Amino acid sequence: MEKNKKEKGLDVSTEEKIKEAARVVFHKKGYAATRTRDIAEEAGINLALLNYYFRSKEKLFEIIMFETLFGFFQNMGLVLNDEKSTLQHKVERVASNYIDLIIKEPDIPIFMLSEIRNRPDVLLVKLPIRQLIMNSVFFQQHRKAVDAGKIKEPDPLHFIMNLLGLIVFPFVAGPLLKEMGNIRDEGFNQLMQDRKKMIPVWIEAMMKAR
Amino acid sequence: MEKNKKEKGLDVSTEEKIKEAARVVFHKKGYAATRTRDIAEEAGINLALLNYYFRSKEKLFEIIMFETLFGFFQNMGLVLNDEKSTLQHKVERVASNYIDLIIKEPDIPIFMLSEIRNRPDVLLVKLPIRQLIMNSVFFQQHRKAVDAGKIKEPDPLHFIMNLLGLIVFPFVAGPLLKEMGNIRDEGFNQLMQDRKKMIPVWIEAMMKAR
DNA sequence: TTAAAAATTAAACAAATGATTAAAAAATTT
DNA sequence: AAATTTTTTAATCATTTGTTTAATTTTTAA
Repeated sequence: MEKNKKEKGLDVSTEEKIKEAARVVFHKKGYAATRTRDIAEEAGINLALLNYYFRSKEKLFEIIMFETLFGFFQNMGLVLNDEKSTLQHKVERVASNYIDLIIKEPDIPIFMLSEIRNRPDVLLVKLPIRQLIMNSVFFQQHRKAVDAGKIKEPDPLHFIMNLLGLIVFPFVAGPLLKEMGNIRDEGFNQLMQDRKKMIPVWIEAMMKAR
Repeated sequence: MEKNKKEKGLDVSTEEKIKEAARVVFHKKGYAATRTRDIAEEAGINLALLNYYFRSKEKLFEIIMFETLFGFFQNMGLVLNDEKSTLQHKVERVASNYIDLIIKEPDIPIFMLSEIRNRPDVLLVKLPIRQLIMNSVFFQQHRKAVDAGKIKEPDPLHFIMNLLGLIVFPFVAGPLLKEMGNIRDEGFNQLMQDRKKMIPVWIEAMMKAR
């Protein structure tokens, strides 16, 4: 049984090949524009195997969607709940980690955000997204900094919007910005690397301003 | 001929009804997830009339897409090329105008950005998006401020990314942020209203930092 | 080695979907 | 008022697309 060789060796199980192909195609084109035949072709397998292993396009999508969301927020949860790092350090790590991640997989943000818009329920139910922020060490540190007068804007949601906006938006608007700046992937990625250092500086300056 | 009554009166031409319905449905669901039958139903017209007036779903989409992009950047062009306003004032106006616009039509950003990702060519060819920024009064003012040492980050693309990121990203991530903050449309829109005043302050603080 | 189970394939099905047709209705022109 | 043009409708078509079926091949277990 091929299926049992999943973890070891160079050859991947059919199930894993399908999932990997589904990830690629769903991320690139979104649910609605993805054909099951696209996935089968990308995976190099017979179309019927998709339904054999995953029942339906919908079911397969839910798996990919969940894994993508979970993977994305897992790292953030770890960083935001580190007791030992300062607020500034958390900003640095979030910026650095996510810029690296999204350069590797640039389709993820717009995929996540579009699909969440289409089915907000899927997200709301399955992931403890609220407590990720509101129960975090980050949240406590932010409150302390506000109380100490080090951060002028008291709402942590503005902090999150600003941080994620500075990190994620350039990727979401990538094609537009590349056209505006007349640059290609290489130049764009260099700009993103620059932002790893700049975003923490910018965030600190913003939070002190009023 | 109904068609000639387009401009005047309360009753709208069939053509206009279809366009308006197409705008609503395309903006909400995107090209791939939109059925021509959805548009016909939204417009309250017979399905065949869509093809009678617009030949195809694709052609209708191109019209909506072009008008949406043009409408979005037209205003920005006006603001960025105002000889009489300062850089700070431009930031205020862009923030204010776009926050108002996107509160009215919250689907526009993610619609534009997703569809641009799927067909970058459509955008690149039809709209003079590069000169909108790079030939603008804003661009000259930015350069001057950099030369005068008032802005530390020399690349205007970072400035645009930051400004648009702070304005647009919260809307793109709307459902996610509402869930995080446990707020509804009302509370969310109030946060966005707050940002009209904060974004110019933040941007100024950021640009001075290094 | 043989029987059973699992995996794979080609073919086909049914529903959805974009588009067209031909006839009817409404509006405009003569 | 009659003829012509434009608009609208119901029905239908041709493809696409998600899924299933039944047969075949491969793998596993006895």
